Amino acid sequence: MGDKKSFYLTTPIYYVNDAPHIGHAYTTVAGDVLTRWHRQKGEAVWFLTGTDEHGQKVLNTAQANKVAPQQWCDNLVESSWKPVWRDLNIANDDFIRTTESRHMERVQRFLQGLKDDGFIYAGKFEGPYCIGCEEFKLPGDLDEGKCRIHSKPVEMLSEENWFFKLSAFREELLNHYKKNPEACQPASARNEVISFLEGEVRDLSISRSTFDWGIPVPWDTKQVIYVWFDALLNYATAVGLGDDADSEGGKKFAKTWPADVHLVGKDILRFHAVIWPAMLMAAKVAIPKKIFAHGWLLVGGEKMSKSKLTGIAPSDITKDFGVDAFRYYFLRAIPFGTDGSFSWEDMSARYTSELANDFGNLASRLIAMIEKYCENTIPAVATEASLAKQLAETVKSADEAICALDFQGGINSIMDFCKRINGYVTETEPWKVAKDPARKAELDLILYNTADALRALAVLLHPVMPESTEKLWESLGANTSIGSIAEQKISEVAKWGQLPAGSKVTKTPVLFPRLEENK
RNA sequence: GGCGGGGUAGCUCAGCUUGGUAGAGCAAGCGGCUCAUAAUCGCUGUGUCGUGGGUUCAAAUCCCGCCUCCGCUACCA
Repeated sequence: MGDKKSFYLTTPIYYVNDAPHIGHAYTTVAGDVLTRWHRQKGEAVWFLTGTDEHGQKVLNTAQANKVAPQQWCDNLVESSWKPVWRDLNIANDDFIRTTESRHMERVQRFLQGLKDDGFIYAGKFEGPYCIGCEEFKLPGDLDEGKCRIHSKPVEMLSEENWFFKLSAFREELLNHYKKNPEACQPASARNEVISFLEGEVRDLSISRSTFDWGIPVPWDTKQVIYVWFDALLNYATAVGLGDDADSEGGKKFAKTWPADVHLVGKDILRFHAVIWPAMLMAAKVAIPKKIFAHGWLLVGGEKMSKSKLTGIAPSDITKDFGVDAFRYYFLRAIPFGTDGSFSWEDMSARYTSELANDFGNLASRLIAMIEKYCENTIPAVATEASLAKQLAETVKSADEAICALDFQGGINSIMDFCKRINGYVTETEPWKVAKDPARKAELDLILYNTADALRALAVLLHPVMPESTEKLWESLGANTSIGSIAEQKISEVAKWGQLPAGSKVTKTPVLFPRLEENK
């Protein structure tokens, strides 16, 4: 630990316009699994999530609900967002809100710095403005020059704004992404960023004067900082951006920055892959090592959305399947980086086949046999070389895959090992061996190998399914014999024979109960 | 419109760079087993590879056209 840099991972900070749905949870769970994995590799880790609370939309929503914007945010954060992450077993180290003073002060200082260095200038923002909506519209929001909401022609209005010299960094960004393929993944995302940068890049208006829910521009307090400029900075303000090197914030910053991975949905890729690093380049701060854009969850072939009634709350799923199955399903079923379709049928099928039948049932049969044939006690340590070899290969490929954010590949290889153990038990037929007292040693050997394989499976699956693997861990008596599951190291897990003989095994309720018929 | 990606077994997808009898998992059927959550293990079938042409001894794979779905084409987050 000590002064070594932490593996620093962030999720986007979510816009507090509404309650979280499974799309938000997908990103956060992925971040949680990756950071738990790195922790079990023995690395120092810092995992940040949070909420984005400024901007016109939040203001409008708050006003529509007749509450002050700050109160709106407070309510939503405390009653919706934080509880969801707690319920999903998200082990974030920090939670930042953009309305916190630690954030706002650092943002103002950062912006002032850019201004002092000549990267900010006064300019005119011009765009189609709808009087009815009281806001600027995007070209895509218009139907033949009319606002879609009010069906009235929009006016071209201009507003005096502060601009950031984004264009000055086009070349440098382009070179960066061309030279460093791992800086933006998957490849499809990187290609989009590169093709964007190969076109014309214009400067960015970074302040707004038509509403006041935001961080004031330090030298022009009639304007607030554009919400994206404000929001992106959270990743750095949360760990002490700009603080004196020997202050607490400065030390934290030195230990975390630059971020190792920013997880984002592909819809916000450009903000993270273009604007954000340009801001940092201007301030002469190191840029993040990797932007990873994952895909969308599709429901019935369409992007999930609340307006189309396809928005699903995490609790809709966890109440039937449990938190672990939720965490497992999305990472196992969908290649991270491509869109994936969610369906209750697929969710149920995988739950039953992979979790209940393959994994949960393997634990059941082992525990039952130890109980029946070995008086609840783990027998003498033994080693089946072929299993040990396969475990070593499993750990290697799972580690490579997960560190490369290929969750599907990683989980797959772990579950393949699980299947192999089911096969081992069936082939060695311990229930037959048990009938012959002369074959007691053989029986012990089979059951020991199976138990130690389950020990490894519990550790490997712990980052994905912390709750059920913990149950299995306790059931194997490993808690008292070799310590807590979270402390087990990935690098050690393949060492065969760690479960000590004599550990007391206890029967627990099934890990993944069968689903009710009518689901 | 321009650029990019996809359309392969009932379902989810791999294969296409480097042409040569079409693959995996799940679901389904059959058999084994009974330690286990009617579970597990083994075996089996499954396809005009979107469509029309072309190149070739040979094309899911290469070339051209077409149909269809999706993404990007900047300042709502």
